[in-house]
Amino acid sequence: MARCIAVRSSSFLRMTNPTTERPDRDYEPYDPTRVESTWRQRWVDRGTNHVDVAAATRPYFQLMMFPYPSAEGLHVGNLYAFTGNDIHGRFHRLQGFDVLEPLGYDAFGIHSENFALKMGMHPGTLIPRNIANFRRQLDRAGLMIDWRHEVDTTDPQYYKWTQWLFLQLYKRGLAYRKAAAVNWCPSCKTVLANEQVEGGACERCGTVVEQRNLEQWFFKISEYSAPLLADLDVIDWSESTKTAQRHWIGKSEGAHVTFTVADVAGASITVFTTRPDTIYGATFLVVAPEHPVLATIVPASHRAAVDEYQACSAKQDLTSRKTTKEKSGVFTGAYALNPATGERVQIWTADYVLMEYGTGAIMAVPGHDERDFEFATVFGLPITRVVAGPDDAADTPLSEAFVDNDHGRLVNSGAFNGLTVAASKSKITAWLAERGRAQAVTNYRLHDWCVSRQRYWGPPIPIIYCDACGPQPVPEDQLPVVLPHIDDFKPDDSGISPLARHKEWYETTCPACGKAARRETDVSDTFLDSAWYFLRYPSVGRSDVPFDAELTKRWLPVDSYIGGNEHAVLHLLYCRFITRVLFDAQLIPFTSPFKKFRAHGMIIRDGAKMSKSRGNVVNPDEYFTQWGADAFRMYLMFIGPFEEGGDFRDSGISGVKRFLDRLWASVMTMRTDDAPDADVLRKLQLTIKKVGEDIPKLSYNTAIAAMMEYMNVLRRAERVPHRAEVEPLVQLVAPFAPHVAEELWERMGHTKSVFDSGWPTFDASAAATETIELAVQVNGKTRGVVQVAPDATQDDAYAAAMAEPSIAKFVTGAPKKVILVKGRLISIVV
RNA sequence: GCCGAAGUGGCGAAACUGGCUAGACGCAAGAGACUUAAAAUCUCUCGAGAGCAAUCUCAUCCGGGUUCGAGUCCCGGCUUCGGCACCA
Repeated sequence: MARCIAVRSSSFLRMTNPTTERPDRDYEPYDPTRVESTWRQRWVDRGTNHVDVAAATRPYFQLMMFPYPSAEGLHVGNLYAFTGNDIHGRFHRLQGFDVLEPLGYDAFGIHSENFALKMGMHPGTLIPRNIANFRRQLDRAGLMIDWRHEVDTTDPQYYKWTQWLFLQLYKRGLAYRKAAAVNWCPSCKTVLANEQVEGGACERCGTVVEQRNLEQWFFKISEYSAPLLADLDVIDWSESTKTAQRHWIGKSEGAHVTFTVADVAGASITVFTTRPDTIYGATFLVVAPEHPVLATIVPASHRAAVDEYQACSAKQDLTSRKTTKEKSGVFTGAYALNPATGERVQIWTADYVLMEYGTGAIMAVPGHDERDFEFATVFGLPITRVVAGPDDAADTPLSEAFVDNDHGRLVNSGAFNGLTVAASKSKITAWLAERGRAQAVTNYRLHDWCVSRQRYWGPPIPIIYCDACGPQPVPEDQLPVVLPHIDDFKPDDSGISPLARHKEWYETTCPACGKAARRETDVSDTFLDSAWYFLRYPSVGRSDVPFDAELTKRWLPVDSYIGGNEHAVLHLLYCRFITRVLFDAQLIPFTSPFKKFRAHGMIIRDGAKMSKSRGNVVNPDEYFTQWGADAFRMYLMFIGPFEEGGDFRDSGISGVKRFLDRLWASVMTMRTDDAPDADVLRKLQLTIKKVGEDIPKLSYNTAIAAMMEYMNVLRRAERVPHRAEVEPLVQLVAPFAPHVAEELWERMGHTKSVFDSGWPTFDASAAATETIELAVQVNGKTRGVVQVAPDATQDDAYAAAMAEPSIAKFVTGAPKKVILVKGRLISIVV
C-alpha cells in the first residue's frame, strides 16, 4: 500500500525530490488520480459518451443488467460485469459504431423494502440516497454510459409504463386472477417471500410458516411455452443459459389417460403420464391432496382420514414440502378401473403428486418409477413388472424400479408383449385413444408467472374492483397509479397488504359505471419492472409512449447483453416472454429481445463468495483510490476468462499497474526520428489481430496478455520505442483503460477522443515474414525447428530438417513416412 | 438424483477446428545492477529428476484406447464448483 502512494504523489513532488527520481526520467510521472479526474470531467463537458439516438447510422445497443442500488454500494461483482460490458461497448465504438451503453436502477422490490425496514427508514428516502452513492462510484469506474438515458424503475414516469404493460397483457387475456398459495407467518401475520423463509420457518420470528391461499394475478407465460422453447434454438446465447431455460420450460411428451372411478356414477380421473406403455403395470392411482375429485369420490368411511391429510399438507409451507423426501399419503377408499386390464385399483392421495403439474393425478407404476416404487413399498401396494430387461424373465421380481427404457421389452401387457418401450408408447396410446381413454399430449412444467406481491415497494397493479362491473383496468390515460407515500408500509398483524390499510388511497370510482369502487392493493413483482427496461432506454424522456416506434426499430433488439447467470431463468425468460407478447400485439417488430447474450463468471475471494459476514467484500472505492480505475478495471479482466470469473487477490493488481506505467513511459519517451523497427511493427500487427479477435469473444484476459507481450517486445533491452510502434497500442488499450488512453492520445497531439479515432486495422502484408518456422517431429517427438519459405513443399521441409544435425541424428535410415502440415510442422516416422 | 462447467507449476492462468520441444502473460520467490539504505526501476533465473556439459527422462486428476502426433478425441473412474430438484 505504501508503494502506490509514492506513485500517486504529485508530479511536482516527484520532480523536485532528487532522491526518488531517476536522473534520466525527466517526464511527468503517471498519476492515475489526476488523469482520471481530468477525463471524467472532460467526457462530461464534451459529451463524449453521448449518442444521438435519433440520428445514429450504425446503432449498437450494448446492454448490461441494471443493478439493484443496495445501501452497501457498488459490489465488485457489479463492477466486473459492467467493466466487461464497457470494454465490449468501447471496442464497438472504436470500430465505428454508434454505441448506446445505458444504465439504470432496478430499485423496487423486496430487497429495498426489507433493508428500509431494518434501517427504520422509508424506501422512498433510502433509495435516492443509494442511487446517488452508486452514481458516484459508477462515475469513477470510467464506464461509457450516456446518463441521459438512465432509467429508475421507481420513477412514476417509468412505472407508468410498467402498469401500461400489465394492461396490455390484461387486454390480451394473458393476465388473470386465481387463488394461489403464499407463505404465511402465523406469528407476524404477514405474507413472506420465498427468500424470507429459512428451513420452513419465518426468518424474523422463527415460527413455522404455513401456506395460505390468496387471490393473485398471474401472467399466462405457460401459453408461450412452445415458442419460448423453440426460440432457444435460434438465438445466440450462452449455452449454459439456454440449457437452464430448456430445463425450466420442461417439455415432456406423453398422454392423458382417463380412469373410470368405480362405484361413483359418472366420475373419472384423468392422469398425465410419459409412460403410457406401462399402463398394464398401473396398480394404483395417486391424486394431489388439493385435487377437486376428492370432494366427490371419497366414501364416508374414509372421509375423516382424507380430510385430516388434506389439512395437514395444506399447513406445510411451500419450501419444506418440496424438500421432504419421505413419502406420505392416505387411501381414499375409492377405486378406479385400469382401462387396459379392467382391474380395480386403489386411489390414494399423497403430496408427492403436485396439483400444479399435469392433471394433479398420476397412474402409479411402481415397477417402473422410483417414486411410485418407494410409495408402494411404504404402503404395501402391489408391484407388477411390465417391462423386462434383456436378462429378466416376465416374472423376475423387482428389488427396485426398472427404468432402463432403452433395453426393455414389454411383458405382462396383453397383446403388446415383446414390443420395445419406444415402439409400444404410441401403439398403446393409440389403442387407448380408440376406446376414448387416452390422448397424446405435450406437457410443460413452466407454470404461470405470479405477479402479485402483498407488499408496498412496487408499482400498484392498475386494476379497480367494482361490485357491479367486476375487475376493471385503470384507463390508460389515468396512469400512473401513483404509489402513495405511506409511513406504515411495514407488514403488521392486520394481515393485509400495506396499501389495503389506506382507504383514502384505494377508494375510487369504477371507470365503467362511476360507482364507488376499490383499487387493487397488491403491487407487481420486481421482475416485471426489469422484463421490459431495455425497451425504455432509447426512448427515455418520452412521456407519451413507453417506447418510440422509430427508435425501437433502430436500436432493438439489443445487440449485446451481458449479465450474471443467476438470472438465467427468471429475468431472461420473462424478457423473452414480454417481447413475444408485444410482438403478438404488433407493438414491436421482433420476437427475441437480445441478439446475443453472454453470462459472465463470478468473482470470489479466498475461494468463497464475497459476503459481509465473511468479511471478504472488496470495496471498489479503496481500489480506485489506490490503483486507479484503469488499473483496477484491467486487473479484474486479467484475473481469468470473463465467462468463468475467478478469485480476487490484491497482489495481482501490481502487474497491470506496471504495464500501464510502462505504457505511459513509452509515450513520454518515444522517438519520432529514424524509422520504427520492422520486427516490432510485425509484432504490433499480430497484437492488433489478436486483441481484435479476443474482445468480441470476451477473451479479455488473453487480449491483455497479448498487449503485455507486445510491451515486452517494445521495451526489450531498454530500447526507446518509436511513435509508430506505440500509437496503435494506445488505441488497443483504450477499451480497457479508457482514462489513461485518452490522456496519452491527447499528449500525442490528437484533439479528438481516442474513441473516435477508429480501431487500428490489421495489415496482413505488414505481418508477413519471408520464412516461417516449422516444427520437426521425429516419431512423434518434437526435435527442433527449421526456417522454411511459407510455400515450402514436403521435400523442401524434409531437406531443411536433415540439414540440421540436431534433428538429423534422430533419423537413421530412410523414413517410413513423412507428413507435412503446412505452416505448422513436419512429422517424420522412422 | 438430474443437468451444466471444470480439473495443467507455489498461485491466477495460456495453448486456434488434435500439430511450431506444454506452461504465453501476470503474481509470488530467488539473484544481480542502481542506492548510504529501502522502495521504485532495470536485468536474469524460476515444473520435477539426472548429468561438468551439449543433452536426456518424466510431467496437463487417475486407468485404458485411437493416432505419425493427445491437455485437446473415445471408453471407464475419481474430485470440485454452479444450477434444478418428488415435474409423473
